[in-house]
Amino acid sequence: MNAACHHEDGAHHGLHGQALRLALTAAETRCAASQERLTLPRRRVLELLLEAHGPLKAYDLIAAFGSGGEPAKPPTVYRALDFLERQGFAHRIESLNAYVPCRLDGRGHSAAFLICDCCGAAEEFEPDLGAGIAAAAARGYAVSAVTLEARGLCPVCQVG
Amino acid sequence: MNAACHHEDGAHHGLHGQALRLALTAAETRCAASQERLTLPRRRVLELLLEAHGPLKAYDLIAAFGSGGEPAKPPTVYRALDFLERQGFAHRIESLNAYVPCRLDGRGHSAAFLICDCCGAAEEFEPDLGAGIAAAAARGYAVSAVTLEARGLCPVCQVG
DNA sequence: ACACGCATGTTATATAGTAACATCAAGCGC
DNA sequence: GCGCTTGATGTTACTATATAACATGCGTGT
Repeated sequence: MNAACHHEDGAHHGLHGQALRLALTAAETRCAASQERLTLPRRRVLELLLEAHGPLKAYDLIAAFGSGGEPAKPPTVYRALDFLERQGFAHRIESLNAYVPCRLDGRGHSAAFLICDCCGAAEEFEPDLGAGIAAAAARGYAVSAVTLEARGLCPVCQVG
Repeated sequence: MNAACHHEDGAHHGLHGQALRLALTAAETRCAASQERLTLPRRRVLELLLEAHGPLKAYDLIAAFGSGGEPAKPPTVYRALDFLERQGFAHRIESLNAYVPCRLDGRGHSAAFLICDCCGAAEEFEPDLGAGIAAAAARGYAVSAVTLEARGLCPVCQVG
């Protein structure tokens, strides 16, 4: 987000009402299927991520956590984020120090993002890792996870 | 670097003596060619990165900055790192909050790394961005920079 | 000399993340 | 039910990472 940009933050509109409840229920279901528990703080953090219009910083989550404006303690949120990342419900965007809910439920555990430097939108996409994997294999590396983050301008911000 | 790992840190041996001087001179030359100045703090930070055996944290650089053990002030080092990144002399590895000198002098401004979770080595390679660029283009994004970080085990640590 | 632009020095503060330990709650063998 | 184990949470304190804001210095062109 640079100073010259006048566009809105975030590409996604955030979930509300029925759509939000559906997404949370789906997460509950997936947890139940894998013997994990979507406990209250975990569910609350996921809810905040799903409602948001774009990537959220950890301390945004901490501030917004309490229903009545009381912040959470940092470990509460960081633990919830760890859990959500382990289960594939959320991703950390390294180059922003921020978090987003996974928009590609379940399909693979490597995240890739297109990040708009102007409006802050972060769009997740399914990376084609063929070339990177080949490079790793050529050097004898056993790769367990890949993060790919492309910075640039989204269509809207190129026009404006 | 996990607790079970007994291997040495870093894949590179770090530059010393003549090789180090050559690398610094090359950087001076490239700066002169582009009307930039490799000033003392910038040169010192680059030197520390080149000497190192692996990725260095900003506060490692801050601590090591002074020739006699006196630390630098944080802005001194962060500003130097900004400069070195702008000029392509160094890269930040987002998933480590750490910095390395560029090992692929000048060839493009997109960094890609193979990072060993066991020994901490970070090997730079030339990414094949074809697929990512295509994905971006399909969504109308204008991409200016890409970071690709693959975590896993290097050949040595797979054996050990 | 003088002003301009850029780099640096300095102080203070903001932001991000974790260690360590106490407490709580669910499942399980008996 | 009882007590044990395991995993999650609550709480305090702290470490690590990074930047804002403003003063000072330094080279360059006129």
